[in-house]
Amino acid sequence: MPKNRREIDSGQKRTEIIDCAEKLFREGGYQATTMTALARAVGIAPNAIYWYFPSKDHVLVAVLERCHGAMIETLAGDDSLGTGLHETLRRLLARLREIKSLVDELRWRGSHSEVILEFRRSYHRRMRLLLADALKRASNSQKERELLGVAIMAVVEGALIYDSPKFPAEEIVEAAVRGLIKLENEA
Amino acid sequence: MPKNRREIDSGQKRTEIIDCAEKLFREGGYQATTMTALARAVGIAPNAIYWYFPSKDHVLVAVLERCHGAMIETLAGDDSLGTGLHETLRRLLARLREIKSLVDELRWRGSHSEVILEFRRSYHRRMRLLLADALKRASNSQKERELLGVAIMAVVEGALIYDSPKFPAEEIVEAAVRGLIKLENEA
DNA sequence: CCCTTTCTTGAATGGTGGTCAAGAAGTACA
DNA sequence: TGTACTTCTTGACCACCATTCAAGAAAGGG
Repeated sequence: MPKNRREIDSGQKRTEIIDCAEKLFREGGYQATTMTALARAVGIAPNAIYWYFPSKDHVLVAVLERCHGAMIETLAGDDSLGTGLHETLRRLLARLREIKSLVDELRWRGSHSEVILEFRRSYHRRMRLLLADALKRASNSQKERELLGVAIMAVVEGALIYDSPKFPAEEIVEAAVRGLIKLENEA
Repeated sequence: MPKNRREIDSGQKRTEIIDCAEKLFREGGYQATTMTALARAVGIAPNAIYWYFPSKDHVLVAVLERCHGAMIETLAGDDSLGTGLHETLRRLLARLREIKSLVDELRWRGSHSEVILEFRRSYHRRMRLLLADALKRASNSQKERELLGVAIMAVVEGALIYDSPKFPAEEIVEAAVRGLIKLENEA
């Protein structure tokens, strides 16, 4: 029984599909990118994708997994306590804005597909961990600190929705989070 | 030239379609509700809907227009200065939660359809007006007050995304907005 | 040489939002 | 009363989508 047709070919093509999908998803969005277009970009037949991924949603999850993975790793790499929460959030926003269309899809598609919902949950978990680190000293009770974390994530997500030249997401988050932290410190 | 087949029939059927659409959209979401299903619920042929609405998006806008219209009216009816910003936001959240799936669709679909985008803009405008009322005395400069308004709306939108039994949107908004206001008062 | 596993494909399926031209049903005017 | 014009309604149809299926090609092990 042969291990593989060409040893690494499988993983390589998978990666290639994810590469193309990320590019197309970013440019035109998830919904607007058809499997046919994706296949054409990769250079294979439309149905060939289904050998590598069970569904279009799974392709999206693979793309998001890579994007978010890299993002979280980068953020965690910076010593967030040293640079401060605001700087961390600023970087997070810049990163998220880059993949805004993917974030939109994730948000919306989560209420329709189980795979995506699953990913979103894990994404939230990882983000909470990341924030917990930056908030270690910012609060007293466990419950309060958790609420603070969720609130910050909500602010980030909302700010991205209302992001505009006049009111950039950074300013919105800055204002809201400053208020939140101040409140915590005084309590 | 006859004014109408049966005088009011046209508007009546239009309303009937909106009624059914609202019900179906709420139950199963926008995307999951097919035009065929909507037509069946109303009791007409699928394509008959296209005589009343140019597209499915327009049906959604009609539904949203009514929901949001009623919502904003109710909120504006209460003397928001008397009851206070927090109470207003609390009511706003309760209302929005009811039509959560529609809000989701609005958010996502806005980046795909011009009609929806248009509605979303007008919705934001109206909300800003509503908030401006409640914030009249909360801030000094025009620019600051506007940022405050956008931030509050962002918090509301984000809180709705992260709404859960453990961390209800009300608590998230409460925390974030309290911080925001405090910051403004001190500046 | 065959056999199994790994890929790849052309053709087809069911379902979608949306279109079109023809018909039914009222109303106005002759 | 008849007929023309507008308002609605419909069945048949289209292009497109994600997805499936069965059959074929490529490559290595025996």
